Amino acid sequence: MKPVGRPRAATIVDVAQRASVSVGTVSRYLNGIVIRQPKREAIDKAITALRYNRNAAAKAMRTERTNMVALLVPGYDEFFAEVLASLTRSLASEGQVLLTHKHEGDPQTLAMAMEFFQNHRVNAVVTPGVSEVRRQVAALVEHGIPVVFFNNDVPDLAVDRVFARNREFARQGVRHLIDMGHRHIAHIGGDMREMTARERQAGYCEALAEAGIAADPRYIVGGSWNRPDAAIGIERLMQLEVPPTAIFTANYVLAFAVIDYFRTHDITVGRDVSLISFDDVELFRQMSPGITAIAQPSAEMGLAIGEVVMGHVNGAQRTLPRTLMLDCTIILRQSTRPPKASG
Amino acid sequence: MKPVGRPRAATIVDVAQRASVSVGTVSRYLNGIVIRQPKREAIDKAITALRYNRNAAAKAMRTERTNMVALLVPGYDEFFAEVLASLTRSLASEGQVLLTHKHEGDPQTLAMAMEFFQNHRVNAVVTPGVSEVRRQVAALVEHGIPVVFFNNDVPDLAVDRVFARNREFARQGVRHLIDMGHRHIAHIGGDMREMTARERQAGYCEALAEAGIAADPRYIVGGSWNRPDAAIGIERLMQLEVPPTAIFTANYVLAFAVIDYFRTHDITVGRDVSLISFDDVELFRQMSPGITAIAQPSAEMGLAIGEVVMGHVNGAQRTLPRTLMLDCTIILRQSTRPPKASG
DNA sequence: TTGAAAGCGCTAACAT
DNA sequence: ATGTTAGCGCTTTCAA
Repeated sequence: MKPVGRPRAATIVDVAQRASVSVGTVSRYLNGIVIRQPKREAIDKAITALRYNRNAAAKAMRTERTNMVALLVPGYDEFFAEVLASLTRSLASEGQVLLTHKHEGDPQTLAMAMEFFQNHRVNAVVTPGVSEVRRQVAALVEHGIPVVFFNNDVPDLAVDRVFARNREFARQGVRHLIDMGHRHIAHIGGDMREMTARERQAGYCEALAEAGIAADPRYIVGGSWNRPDAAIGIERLMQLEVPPTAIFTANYVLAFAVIDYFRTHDITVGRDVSLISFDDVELFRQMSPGITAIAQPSAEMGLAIGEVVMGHVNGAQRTLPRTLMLDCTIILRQSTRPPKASG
Repeated sequence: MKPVGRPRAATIVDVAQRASVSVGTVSRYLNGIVIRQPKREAIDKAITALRYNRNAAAKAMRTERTNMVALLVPGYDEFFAEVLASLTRSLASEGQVLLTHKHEGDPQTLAMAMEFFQNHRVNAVVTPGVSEVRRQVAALVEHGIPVVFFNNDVPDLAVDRVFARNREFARQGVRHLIDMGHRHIAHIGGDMREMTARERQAGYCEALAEAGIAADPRYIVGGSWNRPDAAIGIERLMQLEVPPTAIFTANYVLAFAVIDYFRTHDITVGRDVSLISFDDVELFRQMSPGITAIAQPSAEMGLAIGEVVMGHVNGAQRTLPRTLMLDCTIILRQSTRPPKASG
């Protein structure tokens, strides 16, 4: 007795036989090449009758191209989720499917995913540039798979790049505080191994310099994207002889550490101490007072990445790496106000 | 002059030639079958020299199996992100890569992704059961691709299921309010087309019934997962002659509508009106008072899904569909307290 | 243990 | 417009 099991999936040959045409004709039909009416219909019928389902692996093997784009992210925070959303849409309209892989910063998982995507010959790999991926990215580039960095950079790689103007808008944000009369402005920075953290801090310094305010090293704390570190930072800031009247945090997580500290120390954001943060998240809108934020152009970023990717997919030519810089938006809320006393 | 362009990627044949062995031997090496020392080393060298990168499409075509698992989600809210994280880890340890696709509830995108994954012969498709996917899921099952529903169900499909005990823990949550002395307990429900919404409401009703409290239909509002609808609901509730002293919301979005209403109407959560919500999110922890929540077992859910999937991948036998029910955890915070006056 | 060779399902010449 | 056919890169018999 022969084992029955799952019947083998119908192939293009089965369809051709059933429709009494050649496999070539079926293939053409599948690829949208015009087929005369009678055969067209016969093929159509055969496909539904056999529940034919085209084998992507076979197609990919022949054509040497897939319609997959890979996205690697450490996690799904609000910013990544938004970029992801607009990128998904943008690619879908071009017939590309975005495959997302979350690696949680684990080099092991990351390496595995990278190899996987390389093996699968995806059309492009999109990822924040972090040093952990350096080697694999180089391998991808060497194999001719375009890579797009966004949000964060690792220099000296032949990849496309899409970033927010971190420095410029950090500068503008701090300038806003200065314009309100603040002179004692502190910065809680992120992980200085990352470009975003460095650029945002640089913007802070530039703004102070422009206004002729001497940068006080004690006013710069932090150095990681972790909340506990920021908590230590804000504590230290507020215990200075002259505590700052305004604070600029390099991202939303750090801002929460500040908010938390203020809540437990009966300090009212905005009234007592001003706060502006990079990133704009739902919570900043929810809170009262609302938190003034430097919103990243997440949707535009997704769109821009999509365009860069499609440029590679369509373009026969190997173009030079491009770098796109996008503008942020400063959203004024009630957490930034003129300082209470003095000037 | 021949166009140079990107050199064709090295294949197994190239490796075999370079190592002076047969392709079969290289293939065996690649698949971890023991090769005698001299050849083993030669192959190893050839691979690195040629930067050989195995072609996944060709492999998949021959073996008729991939090491991909697909996850379809409407979006990356905290709950999905957590499930996703633990599922990714669980699968990675088994050599499977999780491919995530976000469809934002758009049936078009969803259908496209489903077809894509079917074409690519993924080992399994994991998705919340929603009616929009009915047809495609049926197609997958018919083609022998295992499907795992989680979080939400669509009945009458031969798929595996992993859910939280929504009804049971909704009941316990409401019971907690009753035990504190509340008698006027309202429910803001979700989209009743979804099982989660129905079950959570059923749990609410059961708890009242158990305590001999007559269910007042005016105390049940909502009917969608959208915040604006919930805002209308809470408004209506609080304008009743006898407004509720406690509220149970079917998820965190609805809870925020309540919190917002309270804030703008000078009602203090916990002191004036109690609040318990399904789902536990970062914000509930952040707020003061903290919001009492019924936390879903997101990590366990990811693990459980992983096991179910691997059962299919490894198991030669076609097993009967399984349904796993997981326990939630009720996390008491300051938003639930005994009612102010009366009993 | 290894080599030789037959395909997996599909596309893209090349004919007609 | 359609049929015929040669592979794409790989795994896996079958022999040796």
